[in-house]
Amino acid sequence: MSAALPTWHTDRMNTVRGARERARIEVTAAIKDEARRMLEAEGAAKLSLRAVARELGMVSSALYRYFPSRDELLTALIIDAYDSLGAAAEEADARALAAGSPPRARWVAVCGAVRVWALAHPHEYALIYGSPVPGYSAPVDTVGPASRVANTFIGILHAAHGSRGLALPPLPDALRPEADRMTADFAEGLPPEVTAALVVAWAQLVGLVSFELFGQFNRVVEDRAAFFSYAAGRLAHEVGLTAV
Amino acid sequence: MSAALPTWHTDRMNTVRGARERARIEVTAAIKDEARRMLEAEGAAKLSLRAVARELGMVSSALYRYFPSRDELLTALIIDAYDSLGAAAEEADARALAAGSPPRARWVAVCGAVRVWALAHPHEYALIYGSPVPGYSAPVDTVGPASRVANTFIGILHAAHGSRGLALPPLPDALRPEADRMTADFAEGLPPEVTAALVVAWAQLVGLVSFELFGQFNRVVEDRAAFFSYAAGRLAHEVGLTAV
DNA sequence: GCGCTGCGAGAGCAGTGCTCTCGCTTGAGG
DNA sequence: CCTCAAGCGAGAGCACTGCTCTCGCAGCGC
Repeated sequence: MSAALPTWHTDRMNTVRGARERARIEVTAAIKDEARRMLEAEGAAKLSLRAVARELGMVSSALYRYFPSRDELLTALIIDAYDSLGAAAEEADARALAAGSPPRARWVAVCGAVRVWALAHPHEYALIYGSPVPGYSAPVDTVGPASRVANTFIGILHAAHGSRGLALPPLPDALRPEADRMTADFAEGLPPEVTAALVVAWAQLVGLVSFELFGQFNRVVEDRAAFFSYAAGRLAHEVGLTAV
Repeated sequence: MSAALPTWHTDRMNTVRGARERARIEVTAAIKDEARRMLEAEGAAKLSLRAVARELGMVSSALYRYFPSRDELLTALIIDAYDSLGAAAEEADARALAAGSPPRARWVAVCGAVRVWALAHPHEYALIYGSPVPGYSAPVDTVGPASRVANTFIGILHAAHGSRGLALPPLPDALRPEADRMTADFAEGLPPEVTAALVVAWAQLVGLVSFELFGQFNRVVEDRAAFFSYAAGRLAHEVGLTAV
């Protein structure tokens, strides 16, 4: 997925050298595609290597030439899911930006995009924000794609901070050093109270989406769209994006 | 678990009639206890009926006399987990109340209790607030225990509302009917804007705890306790519990 | 005391992740 | 051009799972 499309007649670096390697990346992609189809149909628990192999007309052991274990396959799907969600968030922000929306509207738009993506891909969402299914796998490879949504929010807050500032109450003393460190680590240039509020809001947003998706709102919230857009507005307020 | 402890020499209703039924509830409890042990040790994915039976010295098929399927066993564990979490929340609130804490401090105490319980029982927490592991099971039986925490929060807000009122911005028109319905359904007497804010806050709280528990804060938040207490304070503010 | 009912044991089925070995094919180096 | 190692798919097999069915044994109500 992240590999470049085959560009013939380029220099020898980064290009597919032989038919063999080309077949390998094609089969790898086919396995991932079939696995994703089954994931979306039945959920991660019912995703079976043997079923994937069967559907692809190969025997199960052959599949281990491409993914050393079921968990590795799931990890690949997790990374793709992070990327897909991140792309959806970035596109929503780009559309809002192109429409001339102020930061607060961009924030709400991205929140809505996260929710819409989650509703459209419930099992992939569950894979990345539900309970970690494999034994706590996927530490380093996922961190890049995983932060795309957060980075989108950071960009919005940066723009808002530059244009007219963000009004937030001061941090409690106990959180000052932590907020300063977080700011230096991944939100350079933002006021530390904004950084802290952003991390809180990001976790809270996922909580809202998870509740809706995992059935916790059954018999509680009926008009989920209205409820979510209200919640997204309050979230915006919480990170300092005051109404219009 | 919800059955009464054996009270001998009572009237015939609600008491264990013969040694047979007594053995049945004992074995049922033993199965649940062993299953919970394995759940806490390895997680729901690795909980195996055969392993439970093996540990109990019985053969796997015998276990089906007590639980018709693995999912039913998990459902029983889910209900117990809801109850355990609910009890922890209620106890924390009772302690704060006994110490004369104002509503805001009670709110923060209950939030902290939820987090502490989750950190102490990560797999049980994942079972109830992670991705739904069985095929969307457990609809009606769980609703009672599941609402204990929420009811604790409602009680706190009720007290605050009675004593000095809760200041919240007005609801958007789109959410008025929904908020009125929610209030009538499970938060009678609360202002509708408080009800709506409460549901939002409850989902957000779970989002915060889930992020910490499921590793989403790795490489992001270091001082989790300080961060959470800051977030709980903001949550309190969001439901109208102003500082002190 | 008879007979019904609940219970545990055992065998068995279909399925799983994963390993290992065996040939075939491919493609690079001599 | 030919050889030979490496990559690959097929097949068998292991240990395990959830679940079903049958068969006897035991307890209990009549």
